[in-house]
Amino acid sequence: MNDHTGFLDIFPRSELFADIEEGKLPDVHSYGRQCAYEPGVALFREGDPADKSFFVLKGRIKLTKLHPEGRETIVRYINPGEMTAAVSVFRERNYPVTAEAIETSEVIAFDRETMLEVMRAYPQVAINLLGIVVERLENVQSRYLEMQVERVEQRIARSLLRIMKQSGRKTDEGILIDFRLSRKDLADYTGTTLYTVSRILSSWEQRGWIATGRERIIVSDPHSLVAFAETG
Amino acid sequence: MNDHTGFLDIFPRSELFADIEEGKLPDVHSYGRQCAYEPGVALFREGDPADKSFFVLKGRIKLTKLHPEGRETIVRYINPGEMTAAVSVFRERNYPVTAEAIETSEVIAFDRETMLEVMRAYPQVAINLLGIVVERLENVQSRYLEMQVERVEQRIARSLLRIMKQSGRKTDEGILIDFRLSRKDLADYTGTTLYTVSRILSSWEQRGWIATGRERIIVSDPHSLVAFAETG
DNA sequence: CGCTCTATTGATAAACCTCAAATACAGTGG
DNA sequence: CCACTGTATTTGAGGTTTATCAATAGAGCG
Repeated sequence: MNDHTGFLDIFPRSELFADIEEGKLPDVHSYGRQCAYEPGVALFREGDPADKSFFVLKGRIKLTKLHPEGRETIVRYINPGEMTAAVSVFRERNYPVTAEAIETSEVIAFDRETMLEVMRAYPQVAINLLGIVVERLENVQSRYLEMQVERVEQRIARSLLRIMKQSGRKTDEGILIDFRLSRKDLADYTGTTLYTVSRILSSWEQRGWIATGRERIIVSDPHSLVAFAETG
Repeated sequence: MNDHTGFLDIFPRSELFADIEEGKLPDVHSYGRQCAYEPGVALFREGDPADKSFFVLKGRIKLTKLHPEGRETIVRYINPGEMTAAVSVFRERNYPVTAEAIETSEVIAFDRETMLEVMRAYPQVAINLLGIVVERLENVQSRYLEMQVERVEQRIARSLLRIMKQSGRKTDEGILIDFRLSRKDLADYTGTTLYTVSRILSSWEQRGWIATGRERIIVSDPHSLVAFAETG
């Protein structure tokens, strides 16, 4: 097994190197610099000049966007095997979001030149990356649309299901959201307040759809939740 | 003047062929098939299999997204020199939006294979396209954030300014939105109702910030509107 | 145990939507 | 040029959703 396939082992879920012949894979790992981040530490902040992009090896990263008036929105969670800021790097720009570790995380950082070099040498990497970005665009567009036409309760249901799919882990009590997720976090993610989230989660808990704890949610009856999200 | 520079002349605002040496430009024009669309005619509909992407030569295209419950949301307007569905084509997917001409429009259609072929041969095209998609992603993310933290009046102000920048034309009365834009359109764009939009536009008209007519808006005092959008 | 951070819950108010009805406007055909 | 028709817009009244404020309870941690 050579360096290249080793790289693929590290990023099993990465679509970035799909459709490239084994022998022709770029040796990206040797270019990158591995770093570790503790919870609460920012990889980069909104507005910083974008000079690096990151592969998440371990842990979990939270992307947030700040509004001038102070409120923040959670844009997305980045899981192991996924990449963030891969694109801000191409345009000499600033990061449009803040990336913060919410668990002890290990990432590999790539600089602008490396990314461009790899993409010019391996157009398929650029094409794959395009696919990833498009998917994210569609994701945000869906959330945007939901925000317009759906009531808060439905939006929370949908968001919880989305997070569950992305970061859930099966247990015997149901599907556990596998990281600290407070009422405030969920509120920032769905564009509401922690009070409303609390009320709604309580009502779901009474109905037996979920089980909650401090910064912890288990979806015990995903089916009902899906049904609710679809029909209102 | 050869075909390539001619192509660039037609698409002055397109970034797709930036950073490529003159002599090495792909002869994309010869691949594409030119078509004309009358107002109200759809280039493609949400859910149709995505098999073509489009360059807008002339006219204006409206992208809308349908919600299961029947309401429709305007996602974006596409101007001459811009491209749409460039991305849906990469993934064998369905169009996520409906594209409809709102003026008599001329476009060039490219199929999936052509796009991929061009991008493999000219990685810079893929990189440029990536930039365009990222810009759109950031745009949607900003609107998503606005939607969460801002009140309707502020959102309408911001959206009107955005549309103004994208499609405004200077007149002696102010900056005219250069196409039919109804209260309903603006409501769908900002996620509110036509009644609310009507009330708000009326109040702005009284303050002298704008002048309105049937499906027509002129921003006579952009400065005040910007100030309002920023501060609330 | 005391401290801090998170969550719950009730009361109140604001923002916004919905419905209804009237009015203004643009285009059409006489 | 004018009346007609269909659509767009305005405006009011009333209701719903959800935010805001305030006070309390619970969880984790040293």
